[in-house]
Amino acid sequence: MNEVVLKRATNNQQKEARRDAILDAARTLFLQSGFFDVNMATIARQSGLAKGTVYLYFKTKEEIFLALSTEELSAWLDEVDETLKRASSPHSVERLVDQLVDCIARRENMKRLASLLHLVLERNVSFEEALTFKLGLKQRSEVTSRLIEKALPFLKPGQGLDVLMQLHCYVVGWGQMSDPTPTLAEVLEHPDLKPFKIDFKEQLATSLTCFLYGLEALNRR
Amino acid sequence: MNEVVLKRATNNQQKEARRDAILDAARTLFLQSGFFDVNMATIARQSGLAKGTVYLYFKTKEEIFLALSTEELSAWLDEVDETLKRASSPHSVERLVDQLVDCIARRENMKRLASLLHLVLERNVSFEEALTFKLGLKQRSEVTSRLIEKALPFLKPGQGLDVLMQLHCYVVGWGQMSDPTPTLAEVLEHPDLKPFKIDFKEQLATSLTCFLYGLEALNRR
Amino acid sequence: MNEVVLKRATNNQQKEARRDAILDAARTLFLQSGFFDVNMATIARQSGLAKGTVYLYFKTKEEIFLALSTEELSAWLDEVDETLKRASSPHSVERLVDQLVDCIARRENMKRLASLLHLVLERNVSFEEALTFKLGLKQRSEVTSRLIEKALPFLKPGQGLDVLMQLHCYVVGWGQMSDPTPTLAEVLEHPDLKPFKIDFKEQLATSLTCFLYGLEALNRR
Amino acid sequence: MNEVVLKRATNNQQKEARRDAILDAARTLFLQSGFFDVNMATIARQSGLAKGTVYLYFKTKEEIFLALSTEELSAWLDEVDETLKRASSPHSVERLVDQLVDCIARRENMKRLASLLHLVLERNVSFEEALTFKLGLKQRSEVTSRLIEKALPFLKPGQGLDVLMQLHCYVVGWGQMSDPTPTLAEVLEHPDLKPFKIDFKEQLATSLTCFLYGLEALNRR
DNA sequence: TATGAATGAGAGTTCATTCAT
DNA sequence: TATGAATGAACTCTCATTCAT
Repeated sequence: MNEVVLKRATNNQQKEARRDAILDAARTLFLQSGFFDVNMATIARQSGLAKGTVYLYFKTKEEIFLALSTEELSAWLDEVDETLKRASSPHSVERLVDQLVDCIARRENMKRLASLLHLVLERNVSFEEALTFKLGLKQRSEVTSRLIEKALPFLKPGQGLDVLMQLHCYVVGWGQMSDPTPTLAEVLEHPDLKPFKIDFKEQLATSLTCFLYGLEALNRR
Repeated sequence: MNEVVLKRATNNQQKEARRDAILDAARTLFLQSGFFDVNMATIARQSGLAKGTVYLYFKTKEEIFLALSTEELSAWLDEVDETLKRASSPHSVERLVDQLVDCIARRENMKRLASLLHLVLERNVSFEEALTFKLGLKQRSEVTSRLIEKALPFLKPGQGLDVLMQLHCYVVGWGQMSDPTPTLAEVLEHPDLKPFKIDFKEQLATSLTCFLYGLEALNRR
Repeated sequence: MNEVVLKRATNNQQKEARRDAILDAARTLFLQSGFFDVNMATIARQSGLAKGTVYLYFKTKEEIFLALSTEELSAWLDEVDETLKRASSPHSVERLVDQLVDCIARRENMKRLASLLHLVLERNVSFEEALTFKLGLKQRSEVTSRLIEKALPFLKPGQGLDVLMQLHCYVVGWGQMSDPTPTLAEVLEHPDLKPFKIDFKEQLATSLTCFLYGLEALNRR
Repeated sequence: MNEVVLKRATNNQQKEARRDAILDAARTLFLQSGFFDVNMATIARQSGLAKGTVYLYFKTKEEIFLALSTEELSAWLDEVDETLKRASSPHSVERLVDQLVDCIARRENMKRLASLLHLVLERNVSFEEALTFKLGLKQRSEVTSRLIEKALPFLKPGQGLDVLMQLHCYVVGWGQMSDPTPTLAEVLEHPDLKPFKIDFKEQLATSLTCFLYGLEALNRR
């Protein structure tokens, strides 16, 4: 348990610490058991707070996981930006793919959180919350989109965001297929089911490479 | 309510009809409200049966949705096979993409069912059920895989299944992104969020085309 | 499964066979799992009949177990009568106790059925059924009562039935205490709980012996 | 309904009061309708609480009835201890029997709760719960056992507990036979069934007296 | 007489959320 | 601000019994 030492959060810094404790608890528990088997009581216990206190920081369970997704996406985009800036442009397709895939693969949670997003957003989330989330996401991805466009000169204006969304699509799709529960993992041990045992990183790399090559070809016409 | 006319299902054909009535009810309700807001009581009412009767045909709620997915996937693959056989090989990439995308887009449920699959399989499904499902799916996709390989001569042996799985990845990924709840749809009306309004068919076509072009290029090396 | 070969019970003999098949199934299943975990579907399957057919022979689940108890009690009393008649009267207390205890201990079901009786009779049994059962039991025990009175000359008229009822009391009481479920049996392995591990036969013998000695003493006053 | 006045139990004393309210409700309802016809919803209503609240105090229905049994047994043993201590030792058999029987007969619930115990312990009770219960019972009975041994000097060491268990056997056995449901009571009005109409107190006294006289005789040998 | 499909009330339990303290 | 006791609707699943065939 990440027991929070503070007795009362009187200033913003302490409040932020409480908020983070809750999100950390949620992240840990989500990775262990998934969205539906995590309940508010456990999140509260794990974060060292009382159940009621959690509701002072987040209005609903969904709001917690929306915040978690925001945080995770943001941290990931930060790392992508960092990486793209560090390298000299233009990149080869291979190198860009390597870098993007690396950034994601290092974040084990991304694939599960990415799938969660859709689930959460259609449950118990208000118009305002959803709007804020989407607008934030939009704004946050603009920088990265432009960096991608700079990295791959064959991209037309606006296609940086397309690549990013394509990436998201892959993370969700391959993420689900490559992330079986223990029971399912056992099922996939069956010799006939070998082709269904998917290596996330490898698939992601292949898909993205093919897509970018294809896009390049299309753009050239 | 789809009240079933039969008073009592005495032979296998009538039992099949009952089973279908349940699946139809589940499909309808799922499209209206999603997996978690559909419950057994409603499925029973919708199919004109008593709650207990539903349990005579399916042991759990998850079994219903697994059967639904099997049915949907199978019908879809049937149609793909049909289409591919009708056309003369080899296809151009564009024509194959058109055909595949058409087959899917005509099936509104596919994209939601495809996402559901992962969710269902990790909940309350026994090893045996999961194994049966996966083995059936594997076997069912082999014919189609081979037809795809025949349609696109640049594919290496085994890559037909890769294309199918890539397709599944797209259906899940773009499906989730293009399928907002009413609230979310309203959010996406915001002018800044235009790029997040995704047209499933279009994205699917683009992604698949790029991927296949890229794969062709890679195979040629 | 004791599948009954007959296709249709047209005469009384065949009907009796069906009835016995049901009771046999109920007995077996009851010993395996107790009254509440045995259900009509299983009884039907085990007796090789359809569920509806079982209801042609017994109106309720409780009626089955009432009939089972009657049968068991009757068979037990038969054996007691037999034994008492075979031996030359009068008996010593020790010898009578030995014989009575032996007759019961040989019938593993008796102790569980004896406890069941009370449970069954207060659930879903009609006035008529209960009356018939009790009258039958009364009549059936009269012979045995008299044989006991003959065996122990110190008994006053009517005390034969008292002894029989005392015996029933012991069978129920010690039966429950000496018949733990697997979990409870494990609990009783704890060294401090040794005195709670009860040997049915031994306790029955001790209790009955003491009781009869006491009764003899009281009668002598 | 025993509506509890407290709005919210904030300290341990108030929580104890809630717990007691639940146990009181369970006791009342159990005496009215027996274990199987009492359900959690009714217990909740009767104790003036919501269904969920009951589960804050007891994890399962069985836990409630186990606690009830513990409480009842404990109160009974308290009273026995009290009585035995008040009287000057040694007792005559008659006086001891009188006292023991009085203590029980004053507690109408004992006989039904005693029978219930076996039923509850074999259903939905964990190893730990069962162990705790049995160990507590063991410890609790030691004092009383010793007091009984002091009261009847002819008892050998350890036989105090034997007497207590014999008593339990009688309470269960005669309890079941003397405690008919309304229907059964009506059945027993039949003139031929007079011997089956059992007076609990009388039978208990007779049985215990005989047993103790017999035990005394055996010990003297 | 025999069947087994159909019934539906009812069970115990969970958990996001509220609100008195 | 923080607590955690209280809520109660909602859930899946069972099973004795009925009755159309």
